[in-house]
Amino acid sequence: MTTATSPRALEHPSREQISLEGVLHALSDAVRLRIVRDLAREGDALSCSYFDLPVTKSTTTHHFRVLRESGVIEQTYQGTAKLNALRKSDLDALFPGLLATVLTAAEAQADRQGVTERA
Amino acid sequence: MTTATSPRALEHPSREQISLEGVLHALSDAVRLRIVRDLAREGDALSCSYFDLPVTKSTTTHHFRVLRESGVIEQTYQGTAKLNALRKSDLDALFPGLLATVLTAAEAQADRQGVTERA
DNA sequence: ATGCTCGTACGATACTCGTCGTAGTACGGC
DNA sequence: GCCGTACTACGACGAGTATCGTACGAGCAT
Repeated sequence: MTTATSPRALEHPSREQISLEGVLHALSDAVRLRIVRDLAREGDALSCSYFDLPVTKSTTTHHFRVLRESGVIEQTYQGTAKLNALRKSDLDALFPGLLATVLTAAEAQADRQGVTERA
Repeated sequence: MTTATSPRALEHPSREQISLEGVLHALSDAVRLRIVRDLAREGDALSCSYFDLPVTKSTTTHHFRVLRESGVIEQTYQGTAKLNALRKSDLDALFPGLLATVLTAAEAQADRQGVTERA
């Protein structure tokens, strides 16, 4: 509260620091995969409160942090809210087609399971 | 143990039981990703002892089991050895292009990092 | 200012995972 | 039969993770 007040800096890995293992691990959780799917569907930055996740706020923060630290999303402050955006260009540059393929696979799996129970 | 070809039955998930999260998690470990890469490069079933991994036998067994239980590989006994093969057709049917994309990404990352240290 | 909402930090807990060593089982060769 | 090779099972241990509750801070509205 002395000097660095306004921009609460969020740590993001640079493009070179993003590892495939880290990205895959970040995507290997159902909650996080759902976040990424929503992000991709909207195609725009979304606030954390946009998501209606089956976990508490603390856990939500944790998952967003995992996604950010693995390089999957970018977080920026927007007043009291925090906007989350996919790092699509970085991911596509590093691992061409990976994001799209995973997203397609996630949709396909959701369709397979969603036939019986629709939410 | 006369009629049955394989007395020691290995548990494999059926195609429907394979989950995207499970596959991504299986691939999010460096050792396992390397195994899958080797398997894909050879394009054929390989015995566990083919791989020269930087871990002990126990750990190797563990990783192969994770890969098998997630549905990424299929293991069959061949005498005293155990053959490991990618479940390429199952994975392609469930998540089209996923395996190829991840493999390509892994190669790309290996190239980026392998420029300095070549083994 | 006061309060409200959004999100964070911290601590706690229980569970999973990666790793190992040792002991054991199955198969094939001598 | 006996031994070596290939792999497994089991137990252990440290590290990481997913979860929560509670307390706190930052910004917006009144």
